[in-house]
Amino acid sequence: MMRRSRSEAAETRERILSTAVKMFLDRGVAAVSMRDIMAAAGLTPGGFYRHFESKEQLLAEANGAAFEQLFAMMESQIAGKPPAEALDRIVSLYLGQSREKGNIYCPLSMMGIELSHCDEQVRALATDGYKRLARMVADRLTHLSKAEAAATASGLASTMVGAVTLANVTADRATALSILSNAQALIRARLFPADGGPKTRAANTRQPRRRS
Amino acid sequence: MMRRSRSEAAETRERILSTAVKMFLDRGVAAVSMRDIMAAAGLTPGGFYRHFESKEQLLAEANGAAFEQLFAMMESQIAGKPPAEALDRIVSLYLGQSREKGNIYCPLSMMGIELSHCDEQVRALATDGYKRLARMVADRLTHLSKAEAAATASGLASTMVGAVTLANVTADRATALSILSNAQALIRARLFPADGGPKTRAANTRQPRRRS
DNA sequence: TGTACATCAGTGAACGCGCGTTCACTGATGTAC
DNA sequence: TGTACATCAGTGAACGCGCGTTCACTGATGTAC
Repeated sequence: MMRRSRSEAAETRERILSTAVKMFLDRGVAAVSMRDIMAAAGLTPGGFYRHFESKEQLLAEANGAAFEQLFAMMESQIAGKPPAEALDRIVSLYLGQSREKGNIYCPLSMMGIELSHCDEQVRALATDGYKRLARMVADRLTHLSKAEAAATASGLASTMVGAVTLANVTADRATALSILSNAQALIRARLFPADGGPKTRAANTRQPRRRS
Repeated sequence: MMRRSRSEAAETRERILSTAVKMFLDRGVAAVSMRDIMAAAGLTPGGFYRHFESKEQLLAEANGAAFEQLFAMMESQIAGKPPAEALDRIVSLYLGQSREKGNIYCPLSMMGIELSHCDEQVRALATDGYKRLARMVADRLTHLSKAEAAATASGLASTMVGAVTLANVTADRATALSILSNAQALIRARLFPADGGPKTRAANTRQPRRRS
């Protein structure tokens, strides 16, 4: 109730935003109402408009924040690692995101085609996120030319996004896990044609039940 | 208005269904209302419930119909072709689907993650559709063992679904086209490691502007 | 430092709207004789 | 085949509901002197 100090207000804004990030990624744009978000942030609906212009603007900020978190997490996990190992880690982290874990999600997978129905700002952010993901991979394909690395990384990004999407859509857990495992195997086969990868063994044909 | 003959009523049902298929794939589930569908089918809202139980049931039937159309079209396009050529055609057809063309779409790409928020029936249909797509590919990977073919086909399905999803999300046309082209190159590199494919040349590094 | 007043973060009821669905109704179709 | 009546495909207004957003209000915070 009543007025809060400026720093408290800034915290409130952050709380609304981080709540929205989680909820949009968990449930999608259409299924999350302003009341849901504000209630989850411990506030009443009206207060929202002291901090954001509209649901669309919140969605745009939430997308930006989600990508920042995703890339920050990935960068920190691969810092100082040699390219091959870093590549494998990126792929594992990306494919490891799951609605069941208290994880960091990628909007491209978790909101997917829904993003294509959003406004230009959101779509531009999504396009940028895809490019960053592809560049992150391409920068570590050191054995290829710039153009080849970019093309390959783009293809691998499609595989990762498609696999996480399909795993989420799929009705049963076993199928979901096999989709993720098969995608990982396909990517490893492309990244490390000769051996089984930088340190872990590739499991491209056998049991689907490897990654969570 | 008023009562129609039984065959007319059956036609009406078909018209509602085929209209719904197009609209759900074009705009997504949440963005299409019953009024939209009925108006596009040349009817008023109330009539819908003479033919379907609910929007959810219509969505389930629309998904089933969309998959049937997709696979029928693909089967007819590859009938009698040798495996390698058929594989390339499947991939081209799948990646060639686009909101801009009066085309046949795949629910996995066009509704994507939205399907994960639908009821069990719809998710089961989607899971089935993914399995059929993967099997269609796997059956033509004749140089691999059954298990290897299944695993590879699953990975390639993820790539195709992810590429079409990303191409639709992406804000600018050039990026969308490069995503599809790079996915096609990645898949061809996996399918035909030695040469450039069965008849067309692989364009895996150069211009993004090849497919529509 | 103390006082008077403007500001504004947050409340919660209310607004208008479009949603999925229901329902009384119409009159041609289908059926029984 | 002709007549009487039941059926039901399709109409379009209406229902209840939840949506995104607005707004009058409260009272602590921030500011001016």
